[in-house]
Amino acid sequence: MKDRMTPAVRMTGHSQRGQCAKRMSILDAAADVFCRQGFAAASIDEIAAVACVSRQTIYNHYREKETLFVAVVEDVMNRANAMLFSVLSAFPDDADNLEDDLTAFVVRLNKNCICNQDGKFLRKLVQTEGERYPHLFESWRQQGPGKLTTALSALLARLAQKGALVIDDFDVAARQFVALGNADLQMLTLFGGTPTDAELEKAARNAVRTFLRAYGRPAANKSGAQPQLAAVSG
Amino acid sequence: MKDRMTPAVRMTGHSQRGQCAKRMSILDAAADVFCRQGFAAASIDEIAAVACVSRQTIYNHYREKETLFVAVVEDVMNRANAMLFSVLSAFPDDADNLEDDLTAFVVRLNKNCICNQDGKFLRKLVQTEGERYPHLFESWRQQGPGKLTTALSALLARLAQKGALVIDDFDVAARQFVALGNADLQMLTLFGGTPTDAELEKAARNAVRTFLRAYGRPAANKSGAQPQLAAVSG
DNA sequence: GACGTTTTAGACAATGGCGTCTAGTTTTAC
DNA sequence: GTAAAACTAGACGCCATTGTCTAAAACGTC
Repeated sequence: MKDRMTPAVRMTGHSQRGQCAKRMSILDAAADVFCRQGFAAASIDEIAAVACVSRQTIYNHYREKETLFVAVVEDVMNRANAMLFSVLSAFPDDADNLEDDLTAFVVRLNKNCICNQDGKFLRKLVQTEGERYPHLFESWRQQGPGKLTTALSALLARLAQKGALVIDDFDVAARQFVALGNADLQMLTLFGGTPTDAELEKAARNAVRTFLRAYGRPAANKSGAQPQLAAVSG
Repeated sequence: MKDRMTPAVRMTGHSQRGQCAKRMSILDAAADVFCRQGFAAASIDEIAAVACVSRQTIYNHYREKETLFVAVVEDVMNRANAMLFSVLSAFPDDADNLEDDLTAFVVRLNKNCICNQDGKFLRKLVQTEGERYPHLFESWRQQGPGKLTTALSALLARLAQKGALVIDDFDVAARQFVALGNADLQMLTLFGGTPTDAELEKAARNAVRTFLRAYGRPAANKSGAQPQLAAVSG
């Protein structure tokens, strides 16, 4: 009789090395192979080889291929959500140096949430297997980008209340903020490449400049930008 | 032999049309199945069934699965390019009613190039099989979105030269224009759904409003009733 | 109506992956 | 040190799919 419960909590260092490490190794390898090959073309043998693990060990931990796939998606999603929360918690909340602060935020958002391996994996998987696994997609949609735009909407509203921005529709502005942040990187990320730090910086600066030209407080005149009249009658 | 011929296929015309129709039927069916299942999971039998064609006919026209796949991608790409060219040729070139004209353009662009079946197919395929078929992807990149932003950059420059827009970097503005146009639809298209006309209209209007707030001529007051000075060098 | 081309349905071997099983080895727990 | 659990390597059956082949049938042309 296998007693899988024992090691994790009870024992300290050794058990972590044994089983938990195997599990994580399998999850990482599976994420890599699933991302590169897609679900159908990914073979358990290749995952086992990448994980440096016997195939039977995989079947021991995860009953079948689909179980492994679901576990991988949930694992990546948890990491991505934690990272997203962390990045969102550093959103600027005062009007001083708003352009620089927003630029730094966009850099962090793109670098750690959107252009990184997990973001690429989730986007790719959602597009390829989304129709086949609607529940997985729904979870990702609500906890991933859904949370992002919702949270950003509130954060932008906070800045608007302080007078730093003039926004009529916070949800629209949040979506546009994200879209502008990705505008220069979209083709690169679609290709699968990873932007350099310089590219991230430049893309973020372009995005924030345009965003502030559209939504910045009229009085706050930034370098060389033309003053805007932001009054929008219903 | 048994006459289980499908009645629907009978409508096809004469000899040359017979073959050509078969080829197109195969291409359409293959595009459908490849898009839904991905290359690896798509089976020739299913494609044959969808196309109402014998499997041998497929192998007769296209030597093997990969040949068929390449032919499908090229076919869809040709259609998409033609549509993109057509839409781009209707980009507004005068400053009168710029907001409405740009909005209508964004609606057409999204409806006929980005959110339609071909656009969805290409995006999905590039993400899933892009690493496996770099040459296919490169072609799409240069002829698809690459052409879009390049052409848009020139078109925006034309508007700027006429004084309708104030743009410092046309390439950046072009990418941002596309990004803003998709901002409200991105999640929907990622899901695979098709936006309604109302959603398309609203998304385009939000995008153009923000774009013009950022890049519109300062004197030109939008969303008001009165047209401003219309003197522009024709 | 006859002939050549195209299409069709089905059979066929070959391939490869999934999931199971077994026997032998290593690791862990006590 | 010992026993139990986990891991490994490999073989195995099963099933789906690819691509080929063949005889029959449909189609278009003459």
